[in-house]
Amino acid sequence: MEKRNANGLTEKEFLSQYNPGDYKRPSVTVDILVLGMNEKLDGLKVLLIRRKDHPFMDCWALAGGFVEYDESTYRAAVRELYEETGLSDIYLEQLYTMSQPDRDPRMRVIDVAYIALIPIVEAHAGSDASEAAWFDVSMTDEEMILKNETLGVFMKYSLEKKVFHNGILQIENYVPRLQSKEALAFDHAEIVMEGLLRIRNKVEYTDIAFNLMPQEFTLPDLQKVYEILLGKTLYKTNFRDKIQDKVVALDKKGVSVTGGKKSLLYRYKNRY
Amino acid sequence: MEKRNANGLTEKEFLSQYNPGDYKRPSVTVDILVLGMNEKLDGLKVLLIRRKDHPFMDCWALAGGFVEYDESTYRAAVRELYEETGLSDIYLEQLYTMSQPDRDPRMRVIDVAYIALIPIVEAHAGSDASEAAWFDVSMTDEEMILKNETLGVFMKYSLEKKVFHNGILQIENYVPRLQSKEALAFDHAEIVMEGLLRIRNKVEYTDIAFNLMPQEFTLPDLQKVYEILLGKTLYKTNFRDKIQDKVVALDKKGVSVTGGKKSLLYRYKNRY
DNA sequence: TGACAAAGTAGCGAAATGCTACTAAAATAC
DNA sequence: GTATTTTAGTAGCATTTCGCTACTTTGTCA
Repeated sequence: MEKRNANGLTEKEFLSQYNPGDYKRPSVTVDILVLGMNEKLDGLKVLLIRRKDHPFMDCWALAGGFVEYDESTYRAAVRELYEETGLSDIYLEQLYTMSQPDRDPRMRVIDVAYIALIPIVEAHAGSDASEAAWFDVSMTDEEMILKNETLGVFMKYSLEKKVFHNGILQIENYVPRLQSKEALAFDHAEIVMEGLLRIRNKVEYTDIAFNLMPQEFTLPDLQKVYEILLGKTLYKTNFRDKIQDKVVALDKKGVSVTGGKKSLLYRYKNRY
Repeated sequence: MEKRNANGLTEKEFLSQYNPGDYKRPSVTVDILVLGMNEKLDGLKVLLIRRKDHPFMDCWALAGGFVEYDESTYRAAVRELYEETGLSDIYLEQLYTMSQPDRDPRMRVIDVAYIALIPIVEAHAGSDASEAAWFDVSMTDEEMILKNETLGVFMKYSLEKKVFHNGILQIENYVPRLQSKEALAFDHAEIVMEGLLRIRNKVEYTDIAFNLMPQEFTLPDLQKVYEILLGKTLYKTNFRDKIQDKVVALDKKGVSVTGGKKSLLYRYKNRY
């Protein structure tokens, strides 16, 4: 009583005869936007890899690579992240799939972008590899800047507001437009921009920010991280009220950096 | 003064010699989750297409198809939506990329899922094609149900809460598990679930809900749509206060359906 | 020990939200 | 016609959240 299709085939027969065809298929890659707080907790950093070959030779790019035929894009992202930066067991979430046909001059490539967050304490992992480096990244409504003062690299994009029509609504979108001599490879500036918008948005309704904190942290430090991600200052009292059911106090205190009372250490409740 | 790579090639030389290789590439498809409100404005509907061949023959599936070699996935989604349902010029946004290697028994397929919203007034477009039909869809914390009483089709998934570790955080995710005899094709139940979560979330901080409304609408109707998307009742006064700067009143009134005062018609401010 | 710096708490006005109750206008019943 | 029912729309107040200032506490440094 098996179902037969219009050609009279059962599913088993259909699958055994199925020919995928030899038309041209896109290649599939993953890229990972790795973000962490800087040492002073007053800004975000992004991990970039220097390209050693054409195209975009010598340009800085996100970590990434090709997806194997039998692995999910998530698995590929985990693998590439480890291979290129040594990082593992960090927060990783799918961000956006880039598919402009001309995004890679070599061939048609579909790129699934991921976003990774890394705790402050590990913020220097992977940075000793000569081809990887951490860049300060900041974004306002008008521009996005990536820089590494040690390397003397400065990249600047203005964010052009574009109003387009998607269905019946006017949608405002931002498109990064290069303003500096140096540039990110491919469409990676768009990915960085989208990633920063995503994380800024998710801070408001998830606990994603804790992925940027070490195991034990102080509330003033946590507040700084929230302030950077949200792009505005918060009030101590209100912040502590809102956060208190997400954290548990430890009975130790942190260190005083520039003199002043030592703050209590906390850890995230839903850490595993 | 052109840059040369390790093999002494300029970019132009490199690209002209570049061989993409003949290793196996995944196929790339798009699927579109088309959502609209039902007539009574007390629930969402999803547009499904009946599959006419293996695999998942006779199962209901999202609209979708293969991405051409030289089109973006967005373009492919627009094209497939029009080809399969006749719908065009509606809200369309990228949702998630599905990439489990075994998601299609025929071959490796990477699927970029999109979500489309359609105004009430057009809610029956495409439904006359015999292989397409609108299904009532509802989702609670525990289950997701899709049904079409005219066709006598009933699909039910329990939403199993899964706690997994992504980096340092415990993340709670829901996975749909089939409870009924009939089922959606492929991993489309996951896409529907993700889409409903996405839209529920976006209602809170965007004007996405207006894509589900006709040009002219009443505030009580708009409130019903918000209530369905958010899954909770709202207070008239507060709702009107919050919405009033997004809409402009027209000087006509709508029709009274079951007796009672006629309500004023409005339209969305940022409509084009 | 005193000056300074940061941690942490108290408290209050303003704004947003939860909630009840009313009046106004339309359809329906008689 | 008038009464009844139904929905639209407004008033108003209690509760909670948020914006903001000021204070006390505890540490470092000179």
